[in-house]
Amino acid sequence: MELDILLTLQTAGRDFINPKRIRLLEQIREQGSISRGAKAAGVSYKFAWDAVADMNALAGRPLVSRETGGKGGGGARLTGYGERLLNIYRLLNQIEAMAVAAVQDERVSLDSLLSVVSRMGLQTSARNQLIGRVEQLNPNDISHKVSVRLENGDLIHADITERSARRLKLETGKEVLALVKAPWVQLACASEAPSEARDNRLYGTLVGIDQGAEFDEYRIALAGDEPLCALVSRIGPPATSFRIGEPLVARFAPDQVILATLE
Amino acid sequence: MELDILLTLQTAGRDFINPKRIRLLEQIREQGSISRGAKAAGVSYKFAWDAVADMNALAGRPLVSRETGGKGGGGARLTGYGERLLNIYRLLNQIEAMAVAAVQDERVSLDSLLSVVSRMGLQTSARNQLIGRVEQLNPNDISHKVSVRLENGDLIHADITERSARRLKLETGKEVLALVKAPWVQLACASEAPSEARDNRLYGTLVGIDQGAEFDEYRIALAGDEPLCALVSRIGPPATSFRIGEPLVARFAPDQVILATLE
DNA sequence: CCTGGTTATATAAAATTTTATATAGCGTTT
DNA sequence: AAACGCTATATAAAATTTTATATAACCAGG
Repeated sequence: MELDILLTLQTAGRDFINPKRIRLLEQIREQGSISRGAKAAGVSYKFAWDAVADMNALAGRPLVSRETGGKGGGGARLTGYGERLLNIYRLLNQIEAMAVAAVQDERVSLDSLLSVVSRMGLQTSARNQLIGRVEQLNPNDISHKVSVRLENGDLIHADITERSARRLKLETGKEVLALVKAPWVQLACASEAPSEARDNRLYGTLVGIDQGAEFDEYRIALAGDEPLCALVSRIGPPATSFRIGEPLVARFAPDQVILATLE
Repeated sequence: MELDILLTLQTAGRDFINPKRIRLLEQIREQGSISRGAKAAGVSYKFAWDAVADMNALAGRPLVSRETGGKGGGGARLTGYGERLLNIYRLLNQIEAMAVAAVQDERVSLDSLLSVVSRMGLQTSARNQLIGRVEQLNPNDISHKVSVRLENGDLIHADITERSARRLKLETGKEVLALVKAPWVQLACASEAPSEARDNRLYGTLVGIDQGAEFDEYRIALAGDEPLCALVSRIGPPATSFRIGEPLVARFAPDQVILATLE
């Protein structure tokens, strides 16, 4: 379904800005007067004049400066503040359009605002974005260790500075997004003994390989079909070859995890 | 100014969902019938019935399932799809509220959608977020080298995989956000000779020091007052002491830069 | 088979929003 | 001093939205 977004901003229960007023403001800017702007926007002069007076009053400072008399009888122009509001409105609409697109994606969890925002079009070069909740905080070490319980039940650890933990207002139960760059993810057979006890270890099965010029991309399905992506360099000694369907363990260091959270 | 956000979704020029209809849907869920829901929402029964029929028709599948007759005369309940739409609407409103808050921040550039989105409440443990435009792409190396021109004129480089560059649809002129973790930024006197030619080198002046238990936070003002933050461990050999106002150079490795972009 | 409270539907009335129209005042230009 | 084309303001008319009211149909349960 094609959805158009109409955004209205109210203050004290009265419309401050709505689509119709925005169209009017645009036409006033274009035409240089309220009367011509009203005609161009397809509304009556009274409607236009009332709208302008109302907006100016609600904002406390004018969006439209008006002059009576003079050459051409006077006229009206947008103030810098009026121009700024048009910009803001345009931006808010674009953001809402991204949000609507994100929300129509069946994969996003509607229970999680973070899930929507993280898929709202902000792509990072960090390939893996895992959503979970803070399960434990260890403020004792030099690097603050954060345990994050993913939605599929897996547990991962992130090392961040104590200062960052404070800044993100991390606390048990808070929802976080863990960013892990694909080149930092290493793969091994699931049966292999742990070599680095400190590493995160996520078990899954190989579901796809994409061969590139310099890197091979391995797509792994974790528990609950949570996707994970690893990039393995083809330069240097040839990697162990894995087969589709094979159970694997994906490893990455806690200090390479970036956490993101809302507010 | 306190702004309330009213969101309306239209399709084919007709209202699909608007605040009044949302209030109605909520009350129908609460009350178990259209007539009681209408009363609770403060609208007439005809208005409510028309709205429900209209929404069901526009969506192509029912938001509200209705039954006539039976014990209690029948009733109406939200379908799963109806519940989902309520969730979506709630989320969209929250996102828009974040956007409105971000946009009221005088610091954000209204010319840049990316600037707004990046400040829309998504905090990362990567302390430095620098906005700029791609100036050059070097697709030849193993690691794709991306040159980013910041708004203040500075130039930085990021090493990312060729695959990521494709995924982000990087091209000259595209706006990007560079994430750099504060612990990865190293400081030196501005006069000091470059030790690692590959590193990014940004010149600025020290404007503040925040002493912590394990890390000292140095705040640097780059050209155009662009802020940069470096964390220096207090463990190990004591760092050179810098003075407020002193010109410094901040260095960080290109492969530690994460790029983010929209779409 | 009757009752109750609902859905379903239609029509008229009321309320609200928007337009149409008219007129006064303004200040530069001719 | 007159003309011009606008702002500023008011009032009535028109259009649209919403409510009020009425009535038929529905169907499990007493």
